[in-house]
Amino acid sequence: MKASLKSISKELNISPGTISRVLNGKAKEYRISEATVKRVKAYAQKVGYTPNLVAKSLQASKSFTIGLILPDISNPFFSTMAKHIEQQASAMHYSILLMDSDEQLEKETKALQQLYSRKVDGIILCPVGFEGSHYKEQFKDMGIPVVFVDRYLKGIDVPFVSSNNYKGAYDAVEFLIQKGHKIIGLIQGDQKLLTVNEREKGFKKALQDYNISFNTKLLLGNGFNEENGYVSIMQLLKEKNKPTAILCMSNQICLGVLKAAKELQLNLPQDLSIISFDENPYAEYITPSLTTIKQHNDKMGAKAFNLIYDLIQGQKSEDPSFLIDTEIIERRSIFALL
Amino acid sequence: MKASLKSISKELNISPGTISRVLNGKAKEYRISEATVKRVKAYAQKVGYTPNLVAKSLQASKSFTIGLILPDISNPFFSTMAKHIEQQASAMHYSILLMDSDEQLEKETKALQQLYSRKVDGIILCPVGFEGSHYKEQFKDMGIPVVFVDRYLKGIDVPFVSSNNYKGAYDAVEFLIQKGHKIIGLIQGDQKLLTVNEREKGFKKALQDYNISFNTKLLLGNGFNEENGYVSIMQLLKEKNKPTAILCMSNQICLGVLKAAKELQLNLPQDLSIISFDENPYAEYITPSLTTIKQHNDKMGAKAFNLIYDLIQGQKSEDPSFLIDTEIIERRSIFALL
DNA sequence: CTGAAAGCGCTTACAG
DNA sequence: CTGAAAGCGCTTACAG
Repeated sequence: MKASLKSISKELNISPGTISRVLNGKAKEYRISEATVKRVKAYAQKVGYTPNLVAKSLQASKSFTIGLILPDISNPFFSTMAKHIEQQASAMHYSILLMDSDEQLEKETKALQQLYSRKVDGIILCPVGFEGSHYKEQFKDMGIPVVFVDRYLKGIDVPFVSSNNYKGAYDAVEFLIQKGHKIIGLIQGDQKLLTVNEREKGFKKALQDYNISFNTKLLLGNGFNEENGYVSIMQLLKEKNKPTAILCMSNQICLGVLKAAKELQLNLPQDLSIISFDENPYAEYITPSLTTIKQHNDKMGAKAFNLIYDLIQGQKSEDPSFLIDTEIIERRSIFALL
Repeated sequence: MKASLKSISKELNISPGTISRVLNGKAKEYRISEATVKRVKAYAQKVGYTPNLVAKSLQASKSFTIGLILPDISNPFFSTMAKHIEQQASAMHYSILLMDSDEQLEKETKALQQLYSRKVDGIILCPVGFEGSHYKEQFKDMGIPVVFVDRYLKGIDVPFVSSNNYKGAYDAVEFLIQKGHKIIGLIQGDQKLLTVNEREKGFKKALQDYNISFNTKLLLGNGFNEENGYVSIMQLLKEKNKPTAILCMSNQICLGVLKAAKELQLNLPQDLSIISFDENPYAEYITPSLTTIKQHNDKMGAKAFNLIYDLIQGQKSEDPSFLIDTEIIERRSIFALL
C-alpha cells in the first residue's frame, strides 16, 4: 500500500537514507550514482510515493503550517483575507490551520494552544482581546512568530498589517464635508479597539481641519454589529441637532442603519446621507446605492502572509508593520447639500 | 524551555513512559502510585507542558486533523459552511486544514495531495470536477475517508451533504406560479453540476405539475457567476415571449441580473420578478427587496463534519447522504400578476 | 557512492 | 507500580 522509505528500501535493497537523499534532490550533493537515482525515482514514481509530512515535521521541527485565527470566518471581510492568505501560503508550500475564535477570548486562547501543540511555524492572528499584556503573557516562551492582521494592540511588540484607519475615516469625513455636510454622526465599533480609536481620531481631525466644531453627542456606538448600528442611529436621530450625514464603521453597523431608515421610512439620501466602511457586492443595488470605504483585505491578507513568512525565515524587517490605504467607492448615498 | 516527556523525565527521575501514562489519564489503569501522579502533574503544570501533537500523530497514525477544500472561501456561501465545520470540529478536538481550490481542478488536485501527505484523518470536499471517475482514481489507495459537501457526483460512492436542490427549485417555481407567473426563465449554474441538474428537474417538474408548457429558450446560462447572470438575462429579455419572472441559481447570478436591470432601467418587480438561490444580509435593502431561496449551509457544514467524523470512527451509516431543505424568504421582488 | 545509526517526541506491549 | 525498548517515518552527521 502506502509506500514509505522503508518499504521502498526493502524492495530495492537500497538504504532508506539513500532513497531519502535521491527523492529530496540531493543526489548530486551526495554523488549518488546515476543508476541508483534512476532506479529509486522510477520505483517511487511507480508506487506513487508521497512523503509523510508529519514524520518530516517531527524530525525537522518545522511543519510548513501556519495557524490562522479569525474572529468570524463567515464574515466576508475576514473570509476574503483568509482566501488571500491561503493563496500566498499554498504558493509557498505552506498549509493553513484555520480557527474561528467567534469573537470570544476563551476560544481564541484554546486555538492558540492548539496551534502551539501542533507546532505551526507561525501564527496570523486577528486578536479578539484588548490588552497587549494578555498576549504578551501568552506568546511568552511559545517560541512561535506571530503577526496581527486587521486589529492590533498597544503594549506588545508584534508586527501587524491593518488598514490605514485614521486616513480612511479622515477621507470619508472630508468627502462628506465637501458635499456640504457639517453635522456628521459617527457610529463606532468596539471602542476598546485601536482601529476604532484611529478612525475616531481621523474623524475628529477632519472636522477640526475644516473648522467644524465637534459635538460629542454625534459620536456613539460600541460594537461592529447590526444591533449597535440600529440603536445608535435611532439615538442620533433624536438629537435636536441631528446629523445630516453618518459614517458607519462597518458593513454590519450600516445594515443596522439601513434597517432603522427603512422602519422610519426615511427618504435617503435627502433625509440622511450614509458612508460606511467595507465594500460589498450589493452596495450598487441598495437604494440609494451605497458609498463605501473599501478596505483592501486582499492586500492585507497577502501582506500578512509575507510578514509571517519573513519572520519564519528569520528576517526581521526594521519597521515590520503596515498600514494599507482604504479607498472611497462613490455611489449615491450622499446627498449634496451645496 | 518547551518541556518534553524527556526533559520532565530527567528532572523528576521518572521514565517518560510513566509520565506519558499519568498525563494521559491512565494512572489508574496502570496503577501508578498517588505520589508519582502528584509529582508528575504538579511539575507538568508548573513548566506548562503541552504535548507535541506532531509526535503524537506520527506514532498514532492519526492527526486529529481534517482537510477542508472549498472552491472559494471568500464567498459567504462557503465561508459560512466553513465556520460551522470548524465549530463542530474544534468541539471534537479536531483541527481544520483549509485549502481554497479557486474553482480550479489543478489546485484541487494539489490540495488533495497535500492533505494526503499531511495524513489528515478525513477530508471534506466541495468538488470542482465533474467526473466521478476522476475522483475515484484520486481517492483510490489514499485510505482517507472523504465526504462531499454542497456538490456531489455520479459514478462514485462518496457520502455527501447538499441542499435539496430539486425541491428548492420546485418550490420556487411553484411560488412564482401561485403569484400568477407563467413565463418563467431559469438562469443556470454550471450545467455539468449535478446540483444544477437537480434544480433544472425541479423547475421543469413544477411547470409540468401546473400544466405550463416548457419553453427551452427560457432556460439558459452556464455558470455560478455574475457575468453569466448578466449575459443570460440580456438574452432572455430579447425573446419575443420574454419571461415575467426569473429564477437565479445563485447570488452571483442574481447580481448579474440586477446589473442588467439597472442598465436597462427596468422597473422592478413590475417589469421582471426575481427569485434567487442564496440568502444574503443585504437582500432586505435592495430595491425591490429580494425574495430568496435560503440554503441552510450552517446545517450543511455541521452535518458534513458529523459525517466525516462518523466515518473516521469507522461507523458507516447505511444511507450516508443528506439533502437539507431550502427555505423561501419572501420579500418584494415578485410581482403578483393575479 | 552508500549504509548504519541516532534522533525528532511520543506511546505501549513487554517485563519485572 | 514502573522502566527499558521498540517503533511511528523521516533526515543527516558520521563512516567507510
